[in-house]
Amino acid sequence: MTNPLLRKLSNFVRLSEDQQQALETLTSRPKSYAGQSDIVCEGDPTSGVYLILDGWAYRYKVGDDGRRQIMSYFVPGDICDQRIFVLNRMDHNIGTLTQASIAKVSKEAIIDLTDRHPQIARAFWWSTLIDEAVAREWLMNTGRRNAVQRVGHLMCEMFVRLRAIGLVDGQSFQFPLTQIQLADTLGLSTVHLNRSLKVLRRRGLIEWARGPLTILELDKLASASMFNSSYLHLEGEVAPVSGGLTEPAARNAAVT
Amino acid sequence: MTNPLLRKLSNFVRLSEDQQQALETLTSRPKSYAGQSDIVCEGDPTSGVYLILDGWAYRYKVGDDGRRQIMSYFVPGDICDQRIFVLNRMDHNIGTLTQASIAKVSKEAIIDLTDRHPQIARAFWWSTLIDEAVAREWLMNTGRRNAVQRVGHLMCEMFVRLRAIGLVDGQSFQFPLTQIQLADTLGLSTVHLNRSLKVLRRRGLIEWARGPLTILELDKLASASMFNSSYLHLEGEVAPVSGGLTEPAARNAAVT
DNA sequence: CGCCGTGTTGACTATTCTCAACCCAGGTGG
DNA sequence: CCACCTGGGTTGAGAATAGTCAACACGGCG
Repeated sequence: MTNPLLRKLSNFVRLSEDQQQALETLTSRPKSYAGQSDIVCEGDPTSGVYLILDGWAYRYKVGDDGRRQIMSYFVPGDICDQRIFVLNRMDHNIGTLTQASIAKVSKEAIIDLTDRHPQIARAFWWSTLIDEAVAREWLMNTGRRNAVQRVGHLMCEMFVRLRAIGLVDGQSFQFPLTQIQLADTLGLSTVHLNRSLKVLRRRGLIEWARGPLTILELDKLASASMFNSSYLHLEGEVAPVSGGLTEPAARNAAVT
Repeated sequence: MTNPLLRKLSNFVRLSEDQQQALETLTSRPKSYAGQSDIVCEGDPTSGVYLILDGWAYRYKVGDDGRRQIMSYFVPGDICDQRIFVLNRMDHNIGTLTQASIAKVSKEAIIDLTDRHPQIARAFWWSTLIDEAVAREWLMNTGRRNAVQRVGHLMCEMFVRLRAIGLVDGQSFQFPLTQIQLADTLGLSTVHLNRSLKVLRRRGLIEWARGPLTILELDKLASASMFNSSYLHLEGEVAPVSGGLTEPAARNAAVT
């Protein structure tokens, strides 16, 4: 299974050949985007759902005072904007961080597909719920953790998410963010973010200088940042639709 | 239409008699809960979705260090825990703030209903998307606004949400929170929250002393807090499933 | 070569937190 | 009926955290 979308949705439901086929055709015509470019902007009419097949993208919003808040990162397999169904116009921006391959699917195609396949509808729904869980964890992050913990927490999250889709090489992965973007994600000033990075480096927890991020001590970084991967629901913790409840796998265990 | 759930979902889709009937039966056996009590706790096996028919409830999480983050408030019409489909066990707590009337619906009933009625499935999906939008706005709140703005923003949000379900009387509504709970919502200490309330009172923007909250100057409070109600999608801004796009109503206008 | 965006550092300021004291209202037990 | 207790709410003082402003380093690129 090389298709990132299939891979992701298969975490939640077992898809029939038929359904897999239907999803394959959705992603059959990806478009390539340059890095650091906007895909859709606030105020644009909503026109489709974006499926990330390769590269990183992100969602952000600019406040009345010009301050920016980055609200999520998208990596291969992520569904980029399901909110099309609610909004007439975008209330936020979506841009790429790296060169990216993205398939666009029309509203009508989604509605048609989900009407015919309740399983797929439920898989999309699940995917939305996980996005929501991530958003809530980020809320916990900015609300209840200090600067160093926030940075560490985000790094652990991306490590686990990327590992689940095979993009972690040993202890390292591509982390294509500027410090400015990181600061806008975590609700920090760039200066303070820079100092927090310095702390993590000095403690020997990470190595990072614009490019690959190496997490030298994942366990230590995770516990120092109060990171627990369970909210990502990536480790076979999915509730079966029918049948007995299975014991969740190691809910409070270390991330490795 | 007196059923709060029907009222809410009707914001998103036009429901047939048949579908309305199906939803009515879901909420036919509400249970009454005392105020300030926990409905479900972290670690409990997930067993059903909760539909709030009357009263306030809230979702919160307690971090490893004992600090609490309140992640959402539920008012009549809200669907309390859709995450049942993802988790085997709760990763957060849900409790009541006031005496509340809540209907519990089993996982199987939801699956059956959504399999038979794609319209209802989509309405539930919409509802989770709005919850997500609210979570993201709260992220913006804790990440990019100062203490006074955070307080004002939450008050504006609850004003608009409660007005949409007819629970605002003039400029006042019940706001059954302690300062401790407010602080845990906004990522502030109780002391600093208290001082921020004092600022809002002194500026003549609100009146509140444990009970009804009166927003004396909604426009001023909203603009000072950078509040824009569009993320709540309550004002006829819903995108039609088919047909031409309608102009969104006054996206950046004042909240009144 | 010079410009520009990013990263780094220092010095100072502002915001927010912590600790501690005290007030007040409601409830309980004598 | 009153003394006491308890859980909010309020205030002050000092400490910790984070932000702002400003300078400079460095590399890519026209």
